[in-house]
Amino acid sequence: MSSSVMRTQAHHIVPGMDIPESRIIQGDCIAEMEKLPAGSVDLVFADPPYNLQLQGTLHRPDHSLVDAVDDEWDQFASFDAYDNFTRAWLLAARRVMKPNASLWVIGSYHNIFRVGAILQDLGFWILNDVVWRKNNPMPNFRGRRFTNAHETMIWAARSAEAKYTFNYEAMKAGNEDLQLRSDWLLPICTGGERLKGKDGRKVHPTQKPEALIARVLMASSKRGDVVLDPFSGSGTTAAVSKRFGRSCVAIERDLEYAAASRDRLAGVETLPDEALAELPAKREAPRVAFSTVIERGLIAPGAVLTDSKRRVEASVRADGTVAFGRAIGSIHKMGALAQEAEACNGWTYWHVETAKGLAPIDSFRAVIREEMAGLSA
Amino acid sequence: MSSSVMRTQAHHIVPGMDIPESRIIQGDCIAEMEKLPAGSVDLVFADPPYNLQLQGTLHRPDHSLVDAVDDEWDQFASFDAYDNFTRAWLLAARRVMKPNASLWVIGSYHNIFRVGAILQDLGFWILNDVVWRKNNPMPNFRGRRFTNAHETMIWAARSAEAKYTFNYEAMKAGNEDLQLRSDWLLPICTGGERLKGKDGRKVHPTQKPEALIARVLMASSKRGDVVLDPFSGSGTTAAVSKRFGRSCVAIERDLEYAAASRDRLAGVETLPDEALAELPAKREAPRVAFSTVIERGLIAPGAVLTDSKRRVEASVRADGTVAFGRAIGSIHKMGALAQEAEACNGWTYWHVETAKGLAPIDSFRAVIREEMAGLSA
DNA sequence: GCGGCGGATGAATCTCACT
DNA sequence: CAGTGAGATTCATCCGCCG
Repeated sequence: MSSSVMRTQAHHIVPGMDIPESRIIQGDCIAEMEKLPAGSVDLVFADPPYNLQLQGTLHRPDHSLVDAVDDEWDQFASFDAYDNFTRAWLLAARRVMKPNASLWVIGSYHNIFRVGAILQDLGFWILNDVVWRKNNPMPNFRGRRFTNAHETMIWAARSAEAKYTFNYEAMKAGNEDLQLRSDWLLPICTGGERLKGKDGRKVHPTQKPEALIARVLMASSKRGDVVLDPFSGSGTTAAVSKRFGRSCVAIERDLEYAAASRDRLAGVETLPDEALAELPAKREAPRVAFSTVIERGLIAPGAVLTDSKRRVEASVRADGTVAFGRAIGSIHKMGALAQEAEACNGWTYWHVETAKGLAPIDSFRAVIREEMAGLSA
Repeated sequence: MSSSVMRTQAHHIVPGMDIPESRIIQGDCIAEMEKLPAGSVDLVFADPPYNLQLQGTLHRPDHSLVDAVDDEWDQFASFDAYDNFTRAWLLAARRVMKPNASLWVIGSYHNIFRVGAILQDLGFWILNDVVWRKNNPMPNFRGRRFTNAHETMIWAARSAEAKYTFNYEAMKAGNEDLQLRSDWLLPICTGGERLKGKDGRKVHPTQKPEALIARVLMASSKRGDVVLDPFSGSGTTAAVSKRFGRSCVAIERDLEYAAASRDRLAGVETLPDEALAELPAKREAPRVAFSTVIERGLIAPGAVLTDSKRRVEASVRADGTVAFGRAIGSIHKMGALAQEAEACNGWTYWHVETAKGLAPIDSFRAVIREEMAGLSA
């Protein structure tokens, strides 16, 4: 028997033995949860309908149609109807949770505030809100808002008194403390991981990435724990639970989704002990906006920019743009204009006068990069 | 008068003139907002009390202390009291907002879900939830949760129909020519920016960084706009508003905070005009008819138009229409027809051959726009 | 085999002035 | 106030094809 098995705590199930098979239940989540025994679940992960309230169609600038989430299951008559639905499933989930269980819910600004308020009303105790930052979100095609680049997860214990599971040491080890923050950077689910039907089209419109669920399970559950997912969808929670030695009860109303998840689950192997700890955190070179240099006071609005030979001048504006003659635009666009070039790296082209002489504005970016180092994971 | 001034829309205030002095009002925010004229505010930034459960000092709108009985703490009643308080100040703020005004609220998981749900119930229309990621958050000492490394801001229009202000192009130009995302990385307020009392201790426990407010104002307000802050605290919103040529009405209940913010505000200088002039959005640029381009001789009648790949051809007619095969119509309609698309921007779709190669007809429009700008200067 | 290029796509509350 | 039409609008990533 390996040493890692010896480290397993006494109340936990011995690896490879006695962990109940993960299963997909096809049916309405509230009715099915009511059939489960009270106090039988260690962790809940829920990805409920977001109630997006979309109207009309949206096209990309290249005229292609955005394949929106307009499914029947995401339609609610009113906020009130959505609230009633939310209260009902949260109450049903609460009943089957063990006293020390905790619950995760993921959502967007369309629904997450309602979910969070109702959670609190029902006596759940919020432990964190965790932000999933997408490094490849869909852009805002019409330029009317900020790119919706994140979703919010609420992590809550069944009550304020719950002795919930948080694998602090395990999470900290090997990850340089980075993943302990409440903001997580992860890509959306694409490529080979995305379930496709025989027609080659995505099976489910909102399949979550396995890495996201994996981090949730590794942080807030133990091996052999029973995980409940009331809105199983494409079965990601069940698949990740099985891979990481948890036992999942996944409920899904849609016949097609349920069938696809059973196929998916059958293809998943539980990982060997040694592999369970690693959760690679992707790093990237932090991008710095010129407006940040101004916001941080490193260059003042109104400051004069010049090229390295002091041949041309431009002036810095409060919003992070630059004025060159009558033209206004980014440091790059204005640098290109000043040189009558197609393109230009404004960071190295533009300089400011300092006590030590002319300095490229890139030197100020370096200051901010230094501070940002390590935060991108 | 500079061309940038001419581009400023009529309802905007002439730079350097007529921007009402920013002011700090000492008093209860609901009572003071009720004294302000309805529909008089362009933007609201609100940083309401966060965590009432821990502080235990919840006041009703009438200043009475909410009864927090030690041995029989009623959690539900406390949420209810906070909700009533939230509804009251949001309603008062909504009354003083112009129809096209928008509102920002910042909070943490303790209160933001309740605020967001009530916002929606009152008819506000959420535009984004924006995450302020702190690069230097307070660590979680007990190791029982993820480090709370962010706060959440909700940006909402007064109604779904509001034509809110969003300086999309300026924001994009200041951000490496990329759309600004919903997650912002900024340091917390420390060092010289942090207001200190005579005893050297911080004046206010939750002073927000000026960079955060600056980005909010630059993204969602115009010069001369009236900004309202019902929970002014250390006066950051007022200070940043004044610096960036906005007029702030700041309300603060606490005498000491109000006094400190007045001192702070007196030391703030408004930035010079050239740093504040707005980047005109393309949608606000003067309209140019295609027939004008022909009349001015920039493109001759009978000239051949083609797309950027030279796949299709059309011909220019003297009246400003375009012939594509047997069809005749506007540059936009014929561009759509050529692509079999629903719609098309003919200015960027159609090109003509020039000595320097293929040029979009938009470049000829730019010539005329440039002349028009010069004429008004 | 590899690199470049074109096409596809992801939980989306996504226009606005003028008649 | 509803209808109409000009015209403005995308980032990261993956996959497949072609040279």
